[in-house]
Amino acid sequence: MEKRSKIPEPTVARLPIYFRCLIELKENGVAVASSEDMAARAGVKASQFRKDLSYFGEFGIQGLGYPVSHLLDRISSIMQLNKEHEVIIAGAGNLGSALLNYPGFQKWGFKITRVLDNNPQKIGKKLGDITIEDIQDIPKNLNSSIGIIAVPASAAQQVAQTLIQSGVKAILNFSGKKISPSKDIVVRNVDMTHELAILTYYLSVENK
Amino acid sequence: MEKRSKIPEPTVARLPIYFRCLIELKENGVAVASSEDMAARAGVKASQFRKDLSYFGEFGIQGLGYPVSHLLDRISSIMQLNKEHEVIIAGAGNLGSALLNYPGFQKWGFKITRVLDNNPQKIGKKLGDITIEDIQDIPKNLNSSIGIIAVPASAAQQVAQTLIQSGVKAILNFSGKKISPSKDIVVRNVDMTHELAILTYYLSVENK
DNA sequence: ATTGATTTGTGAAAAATTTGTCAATATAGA
DNA sequence: TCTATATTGACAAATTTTTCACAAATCAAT
Ligand SMILES: NC(=O)c1ccc[n+]([C@@H]2O[C@H](COP(=O)([O-])OP(=O)(O)OC[C@H]3O[C@@H](n4cnc5c(N)ncnc54)[C@H](O)[C@@H]3O)[C@@H](O)[C@H]2O)c1
Ligand SMILES: NC(=O)c1ccc[n+]([C@@H]2O[C@H](COP(=O)([O-])OP(=O)(O)OC[C@H]3O[C@@H](n4cnc5c(N)ncnc54)[C@H](O)[C@@H]3O)[C@@H](O)[C@H]2O)c1
Repeated sequence: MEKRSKIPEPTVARLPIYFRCLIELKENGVAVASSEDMAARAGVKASQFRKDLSYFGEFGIQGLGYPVSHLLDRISSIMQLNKEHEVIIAGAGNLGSALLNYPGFQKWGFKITRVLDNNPQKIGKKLGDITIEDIQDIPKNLNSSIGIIAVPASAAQQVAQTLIQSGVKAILNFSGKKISPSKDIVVRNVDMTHELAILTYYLSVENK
Repeated sequence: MEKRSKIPEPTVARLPIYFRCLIELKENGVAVASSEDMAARAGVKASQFRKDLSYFGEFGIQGLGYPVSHLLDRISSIMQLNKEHEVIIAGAGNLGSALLNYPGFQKWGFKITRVLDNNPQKIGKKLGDITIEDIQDIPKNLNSSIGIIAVPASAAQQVAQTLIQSGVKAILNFSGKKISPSKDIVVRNVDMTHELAILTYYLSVENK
């Protein structure tokens, strides 16, 4: 089955969960895991785990289960986590700084190479190893394919355009402002305020 | 239609998007918006917007559209955004500090009342108005219903238990570690590393 | 080599969600 | 008051996603 595309987006969103489980199993020295084991760890049904994998090929051994190390390699490769990816952060504020300092990204192969801002007080300052650069001075056609938007909502659209001009093909947008869709650019939005609101909704439902 | 519960979770997840759009419309002085207008702003189909609302009641005027202010009130009330909610942050690290300083939560009625940590070097220090407290000293039965987990993955489960013991009923978990489900506790996970991985997956699909 | 115990991969069924359609209805203007 | 226009609310259809259930495959033991 070599049909990349038209893979259900919920399936894609579960791959990183499986990836994380496999890393844990590998660290624990587990060589083989059944779909039942994996599903329990991942918090899904075993049939769903198997169906998800089936979109990409056959990775298990019937009667036995899945060789952890091999499956990890395959999922790595499917998600491109076997390569390093350069990431640009736009916005050296509270969130941008937290993201920059986060070592977890490195472990998954995400390397933050630039941090951009438009505040003259920040430009030129160092955050860890990285010097904050003026977003206006950013060259076209960098080879970072991923950009993170950590600027205020009011600047999000414009900053998205700047990132795209510099060669970014995928955007993780924390601003809460919708980025108008551009051809061939993948955007994901993370809105923490929404998450809190969803919680309060369910709180009110729980209490009948 | 008074059936709270069994409302599709994608519907619930879109309510905050609609809420945000309505705030914007109200700020722009728009009194009435059609489902077409709303949907375009929210990035969904008009029929979906109408369907989503239909789970909660009838808020529109046929031939005219939706009175912005009234709909905003209703969605506020449905999502409980017409009340203030106290929030406890566990983990006064990079992310916890960013969240604490974020004024956007206040605007939606989320008030961060406590920040907890277990690091003696941090306990007692001030972050803005708030003094970091020892997570071990936290009283039972506080009236914060929401807790945010911003501690390392290895501590997430234990911290979740502590939060629950202190009366928290809903958890926003940033740790990337699954919290084992507890009765009547709502959990949402935000995993930024996963988001980046999903982006790289789609990048590879885009490029055929 | 045969048997028994497992567990995968998948086609089909079921469930959930999205989208299309249109009668009903409200408004504004004649 | 009547008519033309716009737009909702809901039902039905279409699509997507999850779950079921079992034949096929592998292994270990005899
Ligand atoms: N901090 C949080 O916990 C949090 C939570 C939810 C959402 N967010 C969202 O994340 C984004 C960043 O939040 P933050 O708390 O880091 O804000 P912040 O104000 O601390 O930082 C924003 C940074 O962006 C820079 N900036 C502004 N306009 C710019 C432009 N045009 N080009 C380049 N840089 C520009 C500012 O100089 C500042 O350094 C915001 O959109 C916010 O709504 C943050
Ligand atoms: N910083 C980011 O941008 C980012 C991105 C993705 C995920 N995360 C996740 O968010 C969480 C927090 O990240 P961070 O960067 O703020 O980490 P951090 O190390 O900066 O902060 C963690 C804080 O938790 C405290 N802590 C540790 N164990 C504790 C315990 N048992 N009880 C109370 N406090 C405890 C530490 O003292 C520290 O202050 C981590 O799970 C991380 O994986 C962070």
